[in-house]
Amino acid sequence: MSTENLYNLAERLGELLRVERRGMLRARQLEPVHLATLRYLCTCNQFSNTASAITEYLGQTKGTTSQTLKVLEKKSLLERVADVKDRRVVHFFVSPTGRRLVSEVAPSLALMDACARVEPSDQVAAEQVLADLITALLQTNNMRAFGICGRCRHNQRRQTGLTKGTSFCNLVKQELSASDNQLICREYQRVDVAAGLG
Amino acid sequence: MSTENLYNLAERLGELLRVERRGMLRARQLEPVHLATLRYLCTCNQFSNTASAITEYLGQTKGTTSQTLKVLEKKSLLERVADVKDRRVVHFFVSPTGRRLVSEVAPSLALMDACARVEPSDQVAAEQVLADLITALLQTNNMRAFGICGRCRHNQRRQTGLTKGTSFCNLVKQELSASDNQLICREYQRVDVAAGLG
DNA sequence: CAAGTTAGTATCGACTCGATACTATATTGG
DNA sequence: CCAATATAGTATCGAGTCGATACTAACTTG
Repeated sequence: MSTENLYNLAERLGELLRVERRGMLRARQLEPVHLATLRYLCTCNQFSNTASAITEYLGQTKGTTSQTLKVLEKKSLLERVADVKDRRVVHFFVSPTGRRLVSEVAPSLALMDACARVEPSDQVAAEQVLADLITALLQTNNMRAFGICGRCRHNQRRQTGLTKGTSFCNLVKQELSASDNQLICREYQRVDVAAGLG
Repeated sequence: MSTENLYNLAERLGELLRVERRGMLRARQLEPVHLATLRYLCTCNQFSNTASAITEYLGQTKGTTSQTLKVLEKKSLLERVADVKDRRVVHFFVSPTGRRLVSEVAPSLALMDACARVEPSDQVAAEQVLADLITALLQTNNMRAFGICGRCRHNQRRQTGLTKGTSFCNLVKQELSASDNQLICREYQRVDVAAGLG
């Protein structure tokens, strides 16, 4: 009864957010999926800015993502850079124009106000609940979690010395800066996951 | 910072819910908007089951709603009934087939499980936060609230006697049964809204 | 009763999205 | 070392959404 209510509220909120986004984007001749793609590319790390990663994140097919990227590139909202090691791979970077668009469009001011008026304790609870629901959805749909690099079990953080804050990824075998650690990665795995499972 | 997090979580959850719905509906050759329409029609009252009301609820245009209804009717998921008083108006009713579809598709079991595992106090807080965000979105987009009939300021409830539980709507000037009072109405206005504003 | 309003439909174009098929590049097992 | 296979990405097609515009029919108001 009450759990159904939570579900209904989440669905309704999602629908209304989508309506609002559509309205904000219409003047710029863009669709919700375009903004979602740009926002993702603004927050992911250098191993996750490919068509495949976007496909996984948004839960679509490769072809759909390919078309979305074509549109965004034509509008000069992102740039493509070929990978030097693997010539099949293309990395996508949001252009300055694209970043400006994301910052202008993404936060609905009215909603931010409403968020700001929420009691801090309620906010913590709500964020935890939403995060739990997201985790549940990702698991049952066999989707990756795309967590923050610094909290990944592949991430070995340097705790002392001049390189404090930087780290090393044991999966891709590469040095990571302190800012890299804040970005989301398609290879993310929770630290408490039993080793050898993935 | 933290308010942005709440916003991001709500958006992400909305996107993932949409992806999951698409997946569940694909086998039945339906789209998310079809389910949204059916679910609305399953919960609204007899004054709100028209194309105009659906248009307002879903935040679309009349033409879009008209097409959606055409598709649903062709699939025998709803039936149209002409209004006897106003011959411009058509009322849409979900067919038994449609109701079965809604009950089968709507609740994502994995998500319901996750909802059920939420701490009761957190759940109350989360529901309150989601409801607040929905209210904020509706207000800034000049959309109606579509609240529950029994809690509307137009609703005059009978508190005693044989007719206890029934009520009278001062707006449409009509008697309402106890079950009518549980449905959502496009004319809903909060009881604490200053009289004469709407 | 004319003018304006409201309910709903019809049509068109831009776009999403999934399915399928395809190319090009990497990887792997014999 | 190379054939088989896997992976990254693109191209194309069809079904469908969605908004814009224009339209008909019916109701309301001055």
